[in-house]
Amino acid sequence: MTKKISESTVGRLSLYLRVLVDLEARGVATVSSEELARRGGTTAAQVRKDLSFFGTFGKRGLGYVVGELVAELRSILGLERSWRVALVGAGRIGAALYGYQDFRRQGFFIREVFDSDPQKVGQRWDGLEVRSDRELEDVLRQGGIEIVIVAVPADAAQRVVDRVVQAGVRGILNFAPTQLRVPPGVALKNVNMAVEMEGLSYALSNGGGTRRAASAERR
Amino acid sequence: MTKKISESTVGRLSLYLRVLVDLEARGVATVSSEELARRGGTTAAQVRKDLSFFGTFGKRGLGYVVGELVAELRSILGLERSWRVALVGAGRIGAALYGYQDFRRQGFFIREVFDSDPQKVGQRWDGLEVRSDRELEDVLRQGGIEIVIVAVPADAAQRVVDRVVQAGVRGILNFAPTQLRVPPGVALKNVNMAVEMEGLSYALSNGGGTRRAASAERR
DNA sequence: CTTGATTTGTGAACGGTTTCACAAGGGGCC
DNA sequence: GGCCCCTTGTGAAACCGTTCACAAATCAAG
Repeated sequence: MTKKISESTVGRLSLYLRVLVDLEARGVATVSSEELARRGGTTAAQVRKDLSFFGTFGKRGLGYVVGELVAELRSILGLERSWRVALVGAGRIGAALYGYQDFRRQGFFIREVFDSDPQKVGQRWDGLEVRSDRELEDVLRQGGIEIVIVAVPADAAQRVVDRVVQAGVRGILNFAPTQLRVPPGVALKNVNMAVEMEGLSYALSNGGGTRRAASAERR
Repeated sequence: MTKKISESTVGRLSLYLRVLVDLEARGVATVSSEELARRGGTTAAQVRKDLSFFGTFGKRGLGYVVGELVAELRSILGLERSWRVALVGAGRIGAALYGYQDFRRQGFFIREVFDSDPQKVGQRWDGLEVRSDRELEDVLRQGGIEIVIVAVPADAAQRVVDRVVQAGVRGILNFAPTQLRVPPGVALKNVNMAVEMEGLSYALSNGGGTRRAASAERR
């Protein structure tokens, strides 16, 4: 079953899912790979290939039944259940993520928030108390936290990750602009806004106006 | 000069730059591709190949002179100058980005903030007035804005992008969880936290514990 | 039931990126 | 100055992801 699916394929599945949920809400019954590709920013062949890794969900001559495919993708991505998430770092980025509705909507619930700043510890965020990072390991374990979002400064990030991994967490979403090391078996994703911004700077400085489209996407 | 450099290469250059700046601050004089790779989360061969696209910056037998390479990378990435940036969407994410020091540090200055909510329009953020989105095109043009950060809800994002492109902006960093269309010649980068999160969900649900490391990286 | 119009699923071709491996160059020491 | 060690720069090979192209399947209409 585990054939070795590329990260880009998985990323696109998320994108397709978003499009499909939207279509579903608008009462659309079926989509072709063509249409799904257009809305998802890719090609029809790519859509079909991506899906083909997981099964055969379409109906030839018709396309995909929206509701069915939504269910399939949810299942593939592990979104049928909810996930227990903790946020480490209660700064501006942490606060923004805490309020980010899209996480909740897909079943990611932030159950704990940590910070090392005594000023922040004890604050209440929608009734959830910001805890001291000293309690980190204990609370992660007791709370059965499965995913941790790291939103601390770059120079503190590796320490946080080490402790979090130590506490048994195996999924980490990192917002600190630094490259982290995790042991095998731990999934790590980086969101590095500075890198993206510099990619824009590069595109505008170089190829910017010349020749082909410098239009990039995804990340 | 414009050979067609892959986005992954450019992304890694940003990462190298970060590592190098850090080394520089610590007074390190030279680095080998080996060391740079380790800290940047890649391989020595990759580092050398990436750099080789742009010139030959190393000294055989020695490595790279940190200060020199920093300067080269800054130049390649277009970071020797500063960039005029506007933020559209003054919600939680917008606020977090506005305060994000790393942007400023690399020369990205947020000069304008827009929102469509009358409650927000007129607010002052560090002395900068939040403007109505009705003024969008005019202010972007008059302010010579080169890059726009889109931090509005998904269903408003495409409209914002269309207007912003219309106003001559050619670099867009999108935080809305939706796939946007831009004409050729406009650089677009997406930061989609929900997609990353779902990637974690996938990794944990499937390969999670079995077999090889499910440890992913970069984005 | 047959025909025609669609649209999927997929092996094969292609293209691009990463890894490998090694010759070439540079620094430092004796 | 000569020798040795180290590390780069880079063609070639390996690998991986994307695109192509078409046979197979389904639906609708007559």
